[in-house]
Amino acid sequence: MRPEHTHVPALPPSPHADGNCRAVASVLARVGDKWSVLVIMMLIDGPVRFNELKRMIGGISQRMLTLTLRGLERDGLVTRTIFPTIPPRVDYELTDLGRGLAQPVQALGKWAFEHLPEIEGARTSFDARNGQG
Amino acid sequence: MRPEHTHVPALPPSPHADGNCRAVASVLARVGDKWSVLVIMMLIDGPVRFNELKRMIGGISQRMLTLTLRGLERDGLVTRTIFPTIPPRVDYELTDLGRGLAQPVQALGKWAFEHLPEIEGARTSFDARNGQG
DNA sequence: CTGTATCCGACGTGATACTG
DNA sequence: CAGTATCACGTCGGATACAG
Repeated sequence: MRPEHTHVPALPPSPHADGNCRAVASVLARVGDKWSVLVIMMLIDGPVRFNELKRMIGGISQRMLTLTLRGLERDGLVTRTIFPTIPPRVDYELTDLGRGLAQPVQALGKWAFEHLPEIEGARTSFDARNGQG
Repeated sequence: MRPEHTHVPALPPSPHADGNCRAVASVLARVGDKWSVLVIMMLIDGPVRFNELKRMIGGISQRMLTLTLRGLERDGLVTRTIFPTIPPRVDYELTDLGRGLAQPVQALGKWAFEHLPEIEGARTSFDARNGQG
């Protein structure tokens, strides 16, 4: 038995980046979510319906779209507006917070787009080097 | 050789891009990687050794650090310099590409940090609403 | 010190079927 | 049309042991 191992209460006493780092990481995780960014991008132009969104993204399952939208809504990035009509209609729209997030995300996306050749080249080169031995 | 492949058959006339979206998504995925961003941040000041990195991050396993660094190296974001000494020493350093990426990432991190209260507030509010009813 | 290989649990993801 | 519930699968991630 290792009593010392079972009890892990202490977190590293980092001076600056301790709790904040974690919290920021959670936001970064949202951005890194396979679908979140796509959804945000699709909502930039204005409110979009559920299936419309699903159609625009293409390749996302109903489940994942629902979960993604839930997460986004939870973080206060999108709003969900229900129209109690028949058939039911639900609009998703970016909040101010969401639009604010979209900006740095777009900057990142722009960077990614511009440097795609370099990255893909680096990958090819690396794979070749690795593959050859 | 496949001449067909070199010619990029049909790109959609969409202004949002379609095939590019995928590629960009892969870069976003890197950013969303739990550890990649942290590693990049740690390397901004200059080259860092393996265990030093592991220590700075704190909470990352040896395996994950290795894999993360591999991925970063593959994408041409960091370089790996081996000093054939005893004991062996390996320095990891950001490339120009990596430093370039660090910029928008930092912008995103800054945004995240500044809007943490709002996001956490939204989460609490959402959870309360969801929990109660 | 710097990695690699292996086992194993946790979680994300998708397909399907069902409800309002 | 919008959303939930369930199951099955693959990958991610950590702990450990081992190697150069």
